[in-house]
Amino acid sequence: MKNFIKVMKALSDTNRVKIVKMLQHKLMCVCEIQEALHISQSSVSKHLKILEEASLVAYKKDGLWVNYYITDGMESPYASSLMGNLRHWLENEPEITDLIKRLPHIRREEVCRR
Amino acid sequence: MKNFIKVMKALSDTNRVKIVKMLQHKLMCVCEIQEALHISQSSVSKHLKILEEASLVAYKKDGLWVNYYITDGMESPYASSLMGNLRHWLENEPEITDLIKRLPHIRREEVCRR
DNA sequence: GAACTATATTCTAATAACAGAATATACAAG
DNA sequence: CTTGTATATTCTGTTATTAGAATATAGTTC
Repeated sequence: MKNFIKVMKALSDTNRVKIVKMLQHKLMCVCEIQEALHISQSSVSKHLKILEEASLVAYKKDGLWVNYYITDGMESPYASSLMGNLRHWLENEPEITDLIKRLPHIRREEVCRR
Repeated sequence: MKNFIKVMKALSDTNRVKIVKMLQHKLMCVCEIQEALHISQSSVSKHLKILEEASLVAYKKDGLWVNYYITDGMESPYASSLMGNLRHWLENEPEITDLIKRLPHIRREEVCRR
């Protein structure tokens, strides 16, 4: 039950859902996500932690960069099922499509360093 | 997106998930749910409203009684999918099984009127 | 080691969610 | 139309969630 609630809560926030949808398209570092969503770095970091604790995303460190990517959710049947559905869910939401369209133009080399 | 968040939020609360799981077994009135969960009548009523607005449950009035039941979630693809999964999800959680076990002994004629 | 930078964490304030008590509403029965 | 009862709504206090600013941490480079 606890894990189920954790997964549901993780996906109960617009920004976190957007992060998941973006990560479906590419692996991203924190500042790229920050640029895409126009929210503060600390907020991004905290959202990612919540997603990670629900085993929806994971990360790999690469020097200073921390690259986040979606998991298959194998850790949790709830995560697994929802991540599966989220591959097609919300695909036609303007909120999401606009975001995805802008993704290719967000490059960490240009975006970070501030 | 809005509807998706609404469904996720509706299922992000332990008591609401319990209500859904109970309603899978039988149609219930507010005071039966109240008795099963040991929470106040107003809380039950508010939880039911949130579930209803996510199109996870519906009700039929029968005189003074208001009988709630689960929907197939046809109103929303998210609701539909999650309600499908929730037919087997959490089935073995003690928190749920204990609740379901007590269900047959909760009868509105004995429980209400206070 | 000093300076720099990407990310995490802490701090603080604002808003949302939840609970129960009190009250309002809707229907039933006399 | 008055009384009673099941449920809905409002009111109030408490806790959880979210956000950004400030600070701490970890790793890189010189």
